[in-house]
Amino acid sequence: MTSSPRVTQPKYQRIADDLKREIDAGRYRPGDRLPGENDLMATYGVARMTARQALGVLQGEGIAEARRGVGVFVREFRPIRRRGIQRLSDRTWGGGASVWSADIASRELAVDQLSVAEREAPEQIAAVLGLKPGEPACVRSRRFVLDGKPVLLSDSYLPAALVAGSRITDPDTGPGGTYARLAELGHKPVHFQEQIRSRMPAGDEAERLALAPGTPVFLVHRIAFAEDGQAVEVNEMVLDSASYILEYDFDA
Amino acid sequence: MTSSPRVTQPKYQRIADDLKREIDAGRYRPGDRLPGENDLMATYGVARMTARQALGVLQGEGIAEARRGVGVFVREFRPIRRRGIQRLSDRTWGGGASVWSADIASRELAVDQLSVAEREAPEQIAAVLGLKPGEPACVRSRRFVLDGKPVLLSDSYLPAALVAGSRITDPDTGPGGTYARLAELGHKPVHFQEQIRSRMPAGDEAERLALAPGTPVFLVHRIAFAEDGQAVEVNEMVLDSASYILEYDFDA
DNA sequence: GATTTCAGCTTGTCTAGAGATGTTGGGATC
DNA sequence: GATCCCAACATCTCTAGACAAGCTGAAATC
Repeated sequence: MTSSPRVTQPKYQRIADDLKREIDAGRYRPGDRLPGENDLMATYGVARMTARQALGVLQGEGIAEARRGVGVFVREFRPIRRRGIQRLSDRTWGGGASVWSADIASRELAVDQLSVAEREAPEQIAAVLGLKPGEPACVRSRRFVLDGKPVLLSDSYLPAALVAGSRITDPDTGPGGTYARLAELGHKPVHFQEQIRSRMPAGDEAERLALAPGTPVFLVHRIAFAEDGQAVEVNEMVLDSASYILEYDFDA
Repeated sequence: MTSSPRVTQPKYQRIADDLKREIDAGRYRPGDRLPGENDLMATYGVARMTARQALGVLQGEGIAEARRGVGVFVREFRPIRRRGIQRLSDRTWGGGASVWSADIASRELAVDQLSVAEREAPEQIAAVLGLKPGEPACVRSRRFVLDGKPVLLSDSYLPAALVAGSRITDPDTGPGGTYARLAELGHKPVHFQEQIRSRMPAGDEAERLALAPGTPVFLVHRIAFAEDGQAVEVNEMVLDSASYILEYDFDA
């Protein structure tokens, strides 16, 4: 979840991005024919399978559709919701949230804003973490982006005494993320999480997600407990639900 | 939309179906590792890209996820809704509804039950079509399947006098479907359509879709008008909304 | 014992072909 | 004029490689 973006983009991704950009710019309109496999092979000097893969990205996202023997066309109607963010589970906590995408290539949430500080936690959170009055918490605030669009704000509170000197406070928490570091410290976490459908309140968070106040969002409250029952982390998240949905919300 | 199923299935599709079957049967459980590219190459005697394509089908449907350098695994949580049925539009009416799928290979709705008869239409429908009392309508009842699962019932009413002798009454309406035949008869249609979220009423239709009464469904009422304003077709559809969603419902 | 290195495995990207299959439109035929 | 045939072109399937990049665990080193 803290992996840095790939330095070099695959060719097929670059071609797909080019096409998407041109569609967004109105160069190709719904119903228009897109450059086909042969066109892309000639234009970009790539093999057929690579051109195909580029067009496959657009088809997987519902932006384009191919008609055999005819060509590839911009779709008239396309799905608004294209991706789900996989529920945090026991098996995935090592890597945090992972993104399910219709693309063949899997993508990950990337952190694009990070701040780490020690300060007092809000009263309720301090109580959950068993902090004495005035005892500081380590607060990690992160913003996650998917395809350049901010989708998730996360504030993580940990007892400062617990994580002193740990890599947890580094910008890159290392393989396995926060929970793996906690496990190394002898606090292998099991978390409890609840989601609430809500609407974006006005304020700083609305701006950071570039969402108008009132936009539907998910609020996620997560508490991680160590095996001895001690709460070791409180994580509060705000998630844009217009573009992205927590996967298990599909059942609702 | 009336295209017959492929006689020979592509290798990658057969491999993907095999894997899906084994997952459904519990042979591979969520979190389990699936046979990788190399395994499938050896087992089925196919090239790497073919094995990859098979695994890509499962990934595109959200059933499996690949972890680079590790393997391919059955996902813990998967989306319930995997596909959308594209809204019938001016551009697509020639081919009827087409299915958008995350798969690279596009699939189509197939008709698996068909009946054509001349009989009196229900009063409301007869009124819309401008039928005199006792004047018969040509009624085409169809059931559509996607991946073997019935998803859509469609009853189409056309003035019998209008379509007498036309290929419209053939089981296979030919290229372009019903609307192309109407166009040939000089009634190029423009349709109006509304969707209603509802619940499956008990009765024959529930059985034909293998849905328990009360299951959420979409009811679609569609009226096709010729350019002179005369209604030429009334189409009533019931659509399983649990597995499949009309695409423009995404906006809701 | 703790750390580092690395071989071996995995999936990801890409090539340069080949043939199959579906669509379209024009020309030859009736 | 209407129908049939076919060449051209498009996507679809598949092959047999190659190298890149990420992960894991064991061996070597500190």
